[in-house]
Amino acid sequence: MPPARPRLSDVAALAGVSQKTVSNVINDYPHVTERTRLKVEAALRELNYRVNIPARSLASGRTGFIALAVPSLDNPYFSELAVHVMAAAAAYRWTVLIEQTGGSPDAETLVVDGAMPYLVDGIVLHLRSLTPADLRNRSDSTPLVLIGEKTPHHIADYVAGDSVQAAYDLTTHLLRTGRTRVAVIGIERDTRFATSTLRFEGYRRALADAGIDVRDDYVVPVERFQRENGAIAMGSLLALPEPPDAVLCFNDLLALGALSHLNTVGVAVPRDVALAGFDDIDESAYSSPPLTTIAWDTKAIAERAVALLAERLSGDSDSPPREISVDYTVVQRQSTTLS
Amino acid sequence: MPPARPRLSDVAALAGVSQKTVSNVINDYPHVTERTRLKVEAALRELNYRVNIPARSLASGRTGFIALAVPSLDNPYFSELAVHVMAAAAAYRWTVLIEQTGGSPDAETLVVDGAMPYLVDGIVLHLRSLTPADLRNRSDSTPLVLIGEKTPHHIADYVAGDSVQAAYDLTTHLLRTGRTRVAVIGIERDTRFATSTLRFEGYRRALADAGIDVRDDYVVPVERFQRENGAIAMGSLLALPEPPDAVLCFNDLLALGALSHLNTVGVAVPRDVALAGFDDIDESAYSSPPLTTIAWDTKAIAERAVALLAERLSGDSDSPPREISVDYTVVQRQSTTLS
DNA sequence: ATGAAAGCGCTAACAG
DNA sequence: CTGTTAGCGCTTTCAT
Repeated sequence: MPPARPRLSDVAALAGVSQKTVSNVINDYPHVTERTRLKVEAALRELNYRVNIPARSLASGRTGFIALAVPSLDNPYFSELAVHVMAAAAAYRWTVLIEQTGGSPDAETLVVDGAMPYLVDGIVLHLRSLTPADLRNRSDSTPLVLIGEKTPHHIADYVAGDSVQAAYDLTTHLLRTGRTRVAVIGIERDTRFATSTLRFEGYRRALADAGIDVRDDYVVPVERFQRENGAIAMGSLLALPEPPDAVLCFNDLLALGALSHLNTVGVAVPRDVALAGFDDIDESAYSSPPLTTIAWDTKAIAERAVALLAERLSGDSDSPPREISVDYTVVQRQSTTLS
Repeated sequence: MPPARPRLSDVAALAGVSQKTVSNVINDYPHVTERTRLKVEAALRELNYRVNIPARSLASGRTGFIALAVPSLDNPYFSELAVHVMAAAAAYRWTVLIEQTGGSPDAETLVVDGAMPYLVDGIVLHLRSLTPADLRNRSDSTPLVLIGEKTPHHIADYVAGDSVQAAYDLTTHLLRTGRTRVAVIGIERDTRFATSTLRFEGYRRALADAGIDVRDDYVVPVERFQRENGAIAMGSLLALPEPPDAVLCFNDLLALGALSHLNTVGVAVPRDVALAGFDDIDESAYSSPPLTTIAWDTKAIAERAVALLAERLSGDSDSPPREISVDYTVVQRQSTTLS
């Protein structure tokens, strides 16, 4: 039988003070005598005391947890994002609980309604399928910050980059390198998925500004945003009577899958086909050739999102939703230019 | 002011029963009349009741959380592992808290001593630097399951594959393809790091069995197990008077970095240099060429580890440490064989 | 099969 | 600056 976990009262007894005083010391309450503090700290150390977090949560109404809900943690973009969120949260002494939604409306609804099997002080949600309309009258008042895409009607705080503009820039980059037959991989059938809709819009506009029509056979839908879907989609593009000379993929995993397929069948990148993606995951700098992509300022997204949560938690729950836009850069690598 | 979160007593009042009865329904206590249960469930739904987890934890002594501590979440192997652990934990209705240790002894010590800023029912720790000796007399009795590497003296439950044998098999595979100058990337200066020590041992034995001496200039140390370290190490191997014709990297990220470097400088893989890694991360099937690697049964590791925790939590805290060995396969891809 | 009462370990509000 | 009291919302005995 292991020794029971020491309680505040044990520490208080040992230090010869009241429980409240020990609590004051632990919580850095300013008005404690140096002498008392040292005494208490000695007792704390001697007993190897650790606060009982559930008890503190119950008493204080704060849990010290925030939830980070992303479509899937094994997507490198999201695991890299998670690392940034954890770092940002640490500055506020928050612990991050990672939740996977699969991007499904049902799972995302559970998150915004606070129906997860734990209590959190705030939620950072990378939205995929829920629309602004779905977010009206949510049945929970936990502060919520959306990340992912700029959503049109603002009913919640969000932090995001401009996918339309980024897709426009990236498509324009492809056109400037002399490409004329630019295809796109990553359309989703369900138009609630903002990512593909917005990126397609940027692509469409860039083509329009260059006087080029969107060709239906150059627009390839995918089921998921994974490498294998990119590889399959690339295969169908190559099978076309007139294959594209450039392909814009809606994320890096799709592009990396497409690249793998091109390398396998011996189509030269970028000579025969140029390739670009979104998100600048670590891997994209090490592919052969390295991938041109959109690098969001993911660290900023994480920090601003957590900071927004902190503001809401420190009383500001009534001011209108805040919308924070973050930067991106077009990272030009050898998949589009033989520099 | 949002409506207050309903409490058990609110539900009890609405349903016209006692608090205890509501609690019974929520916790699937068997002896509840059908009629009563339906009444309570209706009230639960009407009020949109959600248990207050900290309160439950305080009263029951169980938190419903387990910690998963890994070196870094942005390493794909660990994020993929995390997904498996979360899935396995869900079967026990546990929520997984992911902790990053950076592989440092200090951080790992905090984990085994339960000094994380939250309370958990159990811990799954992927050990990197702590030795069995460090694990003796830990100051915490939270059930702990180690994963990562088989450790010699067993003082805690663990689930792991056999790195020595895997490295032996992989090196042997390289030798069988006709390679004679096999280098290795991934040695760490600190011998407490079991991964590199064990994998080197397997490499050494395979060479010895083939009558080949380990060449010091073919053993390249790294600071970290990341792509860039692999690329740099590969550069130094190529600069040798007699470069290797095969390189065993101690994880896939190192191998992928090395591959990137080889592709950049125009050394053909596998013709000029064969390359192999460990872990079989998703990415490794899509590199150019795809990477030969060791595929651990990561799903089994996750499931067995969580199951072990469950056993310990259901009373069995005294039986001797359990050691579970999991399978691996040598996945042969084009980085070593032109099939 | 259901209810009443106690208490988990902490913080908050107030008193001194 | 420190102590006292109450109570957070649930589960656990123990009765009935």
